[in-house]
Amino acid sequence: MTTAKSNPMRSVHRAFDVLKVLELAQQPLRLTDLAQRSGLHVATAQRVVTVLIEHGYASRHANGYTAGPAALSTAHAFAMTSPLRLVARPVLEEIATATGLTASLYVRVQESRVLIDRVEGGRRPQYSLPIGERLPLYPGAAGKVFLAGEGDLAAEAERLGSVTFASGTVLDAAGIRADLERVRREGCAISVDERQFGTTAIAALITDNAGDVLGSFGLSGATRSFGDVRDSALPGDVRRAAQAIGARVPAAG
Amino acid sequence: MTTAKSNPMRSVHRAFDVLKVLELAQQPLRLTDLAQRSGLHVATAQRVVTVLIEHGYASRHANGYTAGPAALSTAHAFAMTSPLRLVARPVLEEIATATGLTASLYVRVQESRVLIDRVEGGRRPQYSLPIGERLPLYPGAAGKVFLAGEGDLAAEAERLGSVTFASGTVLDAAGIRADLERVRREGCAISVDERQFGTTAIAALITDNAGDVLGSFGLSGATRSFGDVRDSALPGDVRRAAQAIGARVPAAG
DNA sequence: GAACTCCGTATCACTCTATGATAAGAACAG
DNA sequence: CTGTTCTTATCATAGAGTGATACGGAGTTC
Repeated sequence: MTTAKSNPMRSVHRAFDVLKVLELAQQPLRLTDLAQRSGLHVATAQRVVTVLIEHGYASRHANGYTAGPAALSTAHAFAMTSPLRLVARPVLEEIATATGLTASLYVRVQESRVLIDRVEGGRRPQYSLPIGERLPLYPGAAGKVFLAGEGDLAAEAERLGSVTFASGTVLDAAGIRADLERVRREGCAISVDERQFGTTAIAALITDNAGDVLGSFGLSGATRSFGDVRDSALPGDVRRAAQAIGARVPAAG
Repeated sequence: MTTAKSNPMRSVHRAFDVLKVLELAQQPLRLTDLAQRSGLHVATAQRVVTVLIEHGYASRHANGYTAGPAALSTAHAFAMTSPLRLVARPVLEEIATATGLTASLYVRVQESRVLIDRVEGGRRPQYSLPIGERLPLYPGAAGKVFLAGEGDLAAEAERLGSVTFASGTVLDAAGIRADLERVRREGCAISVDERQFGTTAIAALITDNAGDVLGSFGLSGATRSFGDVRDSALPGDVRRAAQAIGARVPAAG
């Protein structure tokens, strides 16, 4: 799938490609499918899943393979040790309580973002907790700040091509580029009904003292509950919160 | 670490060994430590973590490496697709509500068990949700049912050697063996102050129609809230719940 | 019940990748 | 500035990973 035929550590790369396929599949996958989707020979895929299962990262069921329970414990370990997450916790809680909105912490993983932590402002009991959810980088405030943060915006926009928002709006490469440039200028992203209809979000990039990107911080709620977002104090709050988080994380080596 | 010098898929095995080291470490690890603990050459460890980071399963921080965010999304995927977990959910909820105790679902991963799902009977808000926690097989009801379920109990007991409970009780190999034999006879395990002082648990093995082990189901609560556990209806309830779960999981291929 | 199909597993020779010793390069402390 | 510690790069060799092929087994169809 992703990884080309790159030489070094090929088998290891492939193993994680397979794992990613398992992750993205929303149902058990048969070996043949797995091989196909990961672009591997069946025999190779078979050897890989065997190892995955042995270590608990894949499970075998009646109708195919799924991700395995070991991922849960690794995730647990991540949650307990990640400096970013640990440092961000109190900030999320504070701002969620103060605003009544939902505070979220994302990290970039390749061309996607993963929800690392979330604190609900309201007290509606969130049942299917979406922590760990993998979302695209582009539609959505907390994703686009990654794209706007560094690199050539025109190239990024070109690569995305064209995107359709949940609101129905369609953006071509030029539109995306303009959007990203604005985000870069303003130091935060505002998204109204982009990824989810009825949801508005404000997000900013989290960087450490050395300027390296650590993650992104977002504040979201029902669109109807917002007035004019841009003129409110929220963007400033979000930027400050993101800075506060970044400042407390020891700079990376 | 674990994996010997086994031939096939060596590098992949090693990669997961490193991942396991990261998981077990409760703090960021420097490359040198990582290499040491996983029993690899520094250069090899370095190549491996590079790949791990690239795929998001490890993160680099100021003072070392930790597990990475991709584990969260894989765990999320596991939670959404695991037939065992999906099927067990309603049973956990029902029995937790009916008894007011905590219902837990475990899966065996190598020589440990991982908490897959949990429903609290009481309504105390559980803050540090321990899902994903990795626990030993022996002390604890929901772990020992795995050991008692299959294989040579004497050998297992011998391998464990000697174990100290949280209550202070010390069991030698003979004692462990007797314990496991009883568990096998009775079809469920009862643990009083074994792993955690003040906690009593009852657990049973979950097997599919073909008899293959899928996981274990446990019910736990404060020791003082129990009367004579063995004479209560709970062991029967637990056995029945475990059977109910197993019966609803499609038999594995 | 038999023939067929499809999916998973085992086997094997060849090539290319993973490996570890060594050395160069950073970070850091004194 | 010098010595130490940790990380990254280089390179030849051995041996692991690979995929074509073939076998076995389960499920399906007639």
